[in-house]
Order: sequence, then C-alpha cells, then structure tokens
Amino acid sequence: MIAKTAPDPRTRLDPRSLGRQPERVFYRRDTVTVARALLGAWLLRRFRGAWYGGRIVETEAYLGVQDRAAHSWGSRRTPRVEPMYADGGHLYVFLVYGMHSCANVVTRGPGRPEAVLLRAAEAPPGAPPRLLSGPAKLCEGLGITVGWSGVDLLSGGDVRLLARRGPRPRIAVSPRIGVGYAQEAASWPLRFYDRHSPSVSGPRRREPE
DNA sequence: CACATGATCGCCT
DNA sequence: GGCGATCATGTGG
Repeated sequence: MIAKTAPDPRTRLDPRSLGRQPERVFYRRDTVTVARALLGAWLLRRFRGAWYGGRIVETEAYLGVQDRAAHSWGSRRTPRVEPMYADGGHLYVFLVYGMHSCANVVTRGPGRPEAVLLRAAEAPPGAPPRLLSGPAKLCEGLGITVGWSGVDLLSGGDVRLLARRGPRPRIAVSPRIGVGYAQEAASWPLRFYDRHSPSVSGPRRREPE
C-alpha cells in the first residue's frame, strides 16, 4: 500500500479531453526522443477520487550505464535504482538532499536503465505559474513521494500520463542542472524545455530566441 | 540579478 | 563518513 500524500488543491483538474495514455512503445524509444516527446504531456495524480496534474514543460535525459550523472552509471544496481531497470513506462522516484523527491519516467526496455527526469510542469490555469517549477516542487505539488517508485504508469493506478495533444512546443536545449560532478557528462546537452513556458525552473529564463 | 548558506538524511563506498 | 538529479531565504550590487 502506497502512502498517499495529498496534492496541492490548486493543481486540481478534469482530465477528460486532455489526451490519451500512450502505449508501452512510446516509452521504449530512445531516451532523448522520449524526453522531448514528454514536453506538453500531462502528468496526472488521483487522490480520493479527484484528479490533479500539470503539463510537463522541462525534462532531462539520463542515459544509463555510460552516463556518469545517472544513478545507474557503471551498471550500479541497488534497491533504490532498481526501478530504472524496469520496462519503459515505469516511475523512478528518489530522495535528494534528505528531503526532496524527484520523479523520473523510465525509458527503453527491461535491463536498460535509462530515464527522463521531470523537472517542471505548468499547473492548471489559475494556479501560480511556478507552483511546479522544479523537480522537487513538481513532486511536492502533486503529492508524489518515493513510495511511488517502481509504479507502472500503464497499470491504471493513481499516477498516469497523457501524451501531448496538439503542436510540439518550441524546444530549447541546455546541459543538465546540478550534475557538475559528472565530468564530461556534465556538459552533454540533455536538458529540454518549452521555450515559451513561464513555468520552467531556475532563475528567470533569458535564453536567446 | 548573482551568489552563498542551511536544512536534513538515505544511500553508497 | 561524505555527499547529493533541491529549494527558500538572505546578502550585496
């Protein structure tokens, strides 16, 4: 039984007509492709029968055993990281700095430990635009904790994802945030965000057109 | 805006 | 024993 943490009520929404759940193959594609495809998708959370969620606007790709920034780097395989080795479409949630949760969507197939970190989302209209701006704030706002790690997004449970419907956002690319220790991998261009979203994390966007 | 700091603890070596 | 895939707050320019 997963401990149910309450989402922020300001993220409440009606999920009907927002999109459809992608099939497993959507998640099994290469990780950069999935990281880009997730921009504009809705991450949903059900709590006591009501739905909450945000539209994903910022992601980072973590490329597994060859990526020093990834928890699965060098084939590290511990109980914490185990969900990264699951089939695409599972959730990998971990705790950072002893107090914040970060949520990832697992990509590729079983035994291929790659994932996409969800860094920011736009809350529904009316909510503060930066309510879910940051990987920990996104988890906090939607009530996602490490208890959800290993859950399958396709199992019809209380955490789900709806594929983007409509045009692709304008995507900007940069190195990943907070992985300075990862040597050469620290400069890889694996962070993707919606150029026009006011909900991207970090100090005020000022990326050139 | 740019930086610096503290909070807080699970995880890995 | 050391260190984070972070954030809010504080200072100074």
